[in-house]
Amino acid sequence: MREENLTLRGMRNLLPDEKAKLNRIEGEIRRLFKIYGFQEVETPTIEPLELFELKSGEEIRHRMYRFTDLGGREVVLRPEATASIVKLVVQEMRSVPLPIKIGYVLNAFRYDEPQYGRYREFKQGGFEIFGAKSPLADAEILEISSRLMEGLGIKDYYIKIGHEGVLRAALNHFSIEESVQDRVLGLIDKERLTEAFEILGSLRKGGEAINIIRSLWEIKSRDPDEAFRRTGEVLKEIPEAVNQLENLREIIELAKASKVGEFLIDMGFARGLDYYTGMIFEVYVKNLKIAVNGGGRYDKLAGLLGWDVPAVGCAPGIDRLSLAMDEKTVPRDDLVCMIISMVKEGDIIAAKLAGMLRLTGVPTLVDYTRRDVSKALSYASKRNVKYVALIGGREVEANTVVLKNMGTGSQEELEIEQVVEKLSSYSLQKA
RNA sequence: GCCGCUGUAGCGUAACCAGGCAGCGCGGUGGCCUGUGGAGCCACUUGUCCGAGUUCGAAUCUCGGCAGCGGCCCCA
Repeated sequence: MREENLTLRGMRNLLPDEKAKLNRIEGEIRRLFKIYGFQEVETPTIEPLELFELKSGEEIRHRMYRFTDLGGREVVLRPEATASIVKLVVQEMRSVPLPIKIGYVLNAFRYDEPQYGRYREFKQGGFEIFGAKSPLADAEILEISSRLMEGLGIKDYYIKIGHEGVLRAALNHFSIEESVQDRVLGLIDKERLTEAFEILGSLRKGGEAINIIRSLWEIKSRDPDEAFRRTGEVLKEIPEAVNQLENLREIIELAKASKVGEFLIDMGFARGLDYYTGMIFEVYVKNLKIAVNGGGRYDKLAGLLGWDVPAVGCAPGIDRLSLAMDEKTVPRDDLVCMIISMVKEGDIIAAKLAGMLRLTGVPTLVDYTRRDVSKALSYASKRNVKYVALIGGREVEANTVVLKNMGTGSQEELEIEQVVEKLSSYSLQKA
């Protein structure tokens, strides 16, 4: 019988090199949790359908892995993490002092067509701040996003940033109701302006709205001052929109103060998730056309779940960061010692030495095969082992081992305590 | 959902355009060589994604399916 492809479309087996690279990225994310005071949590992979029907956005909603479980419940594999995290905070953390800073590293699932940087199961990290309205919190999320890129050695990135509040304030000004706003912003996000304008055109004050939105959409600039000046011009008749714009200006000013990298201000930028209310952004790597991180402010989402608390956050895509990293692989953890027992009588010494080395924290392999010494050495060499301990008839007699340095080829005969002493400097420190 | 490219042993590849014995590398197994030749040598191992068509003859050309990769759309 021949096995067919037993891996599902869009799913991946992660081999040692790729997995090591992903671990490196997760490690960097967790390091930032500590530095910025985020506490890591985990939520269920499977969630009730309602949780994501609230405010996920049409695009994501119809790409969910969705099924009825054996108890008759309508469930989904989480298509993203934010809704779950908000639920966790709302349901379990009401007595924790604000602001609450939550971090996570989770997988998520979307039934998209697989392509470059897109898989049906993917991993994202996340940083979410609850209970802070200040632009300082928005700026901190940008700062973290920037530090993450630098921490991974990715220099050529920029942050595309816009403000959902500005767009919504403008639409509110023309009394356009929220569900229509969601649809229109969704279309603008997809650059389908004509369709968005058709919808607006059919409304009472639609014509004026179209002019404003079109003007905003045209403002895309790497120079924040220029972008804000032009936007201020466009919005001067709409005080609430001017307030929202001021919020974005402050956020960028604060972010600049903490050395956040290059911005691309895009006033026509909207995101596919309906829950955003303020600043929104995506991080791009030049010459890689896909976003590696995205986020923004969502002050109303928690309220829908029963606790009206403002929030801002971001979700870096771990698989995509891996694609963006210059280093193709990260160095493997080197093994320090391999013990080769050439005769049965040597096995007891091998077991004893291996036990002592491992208790000391020295990464150690035992050769189980009793193959030719030369073949065992070949294996040790390919596995990047630093030292080989050989035990043959003579060593059994003398109660010693021969320790060979694989780098230099030199070797010496030692008692096992001396081997442990010599290799103890390679001990992995306890976590 | 639509479009393009690709599919050869466990893995990586050659032969495909221009139809004619499917070859190589790595790996695995067994063996030879006094216990370090990090080797070498010998033997074995295993394959044209699935299905139809054209042809004396198909890995090769045609059609369909499936899958992988990538593009559109959207996102992480």
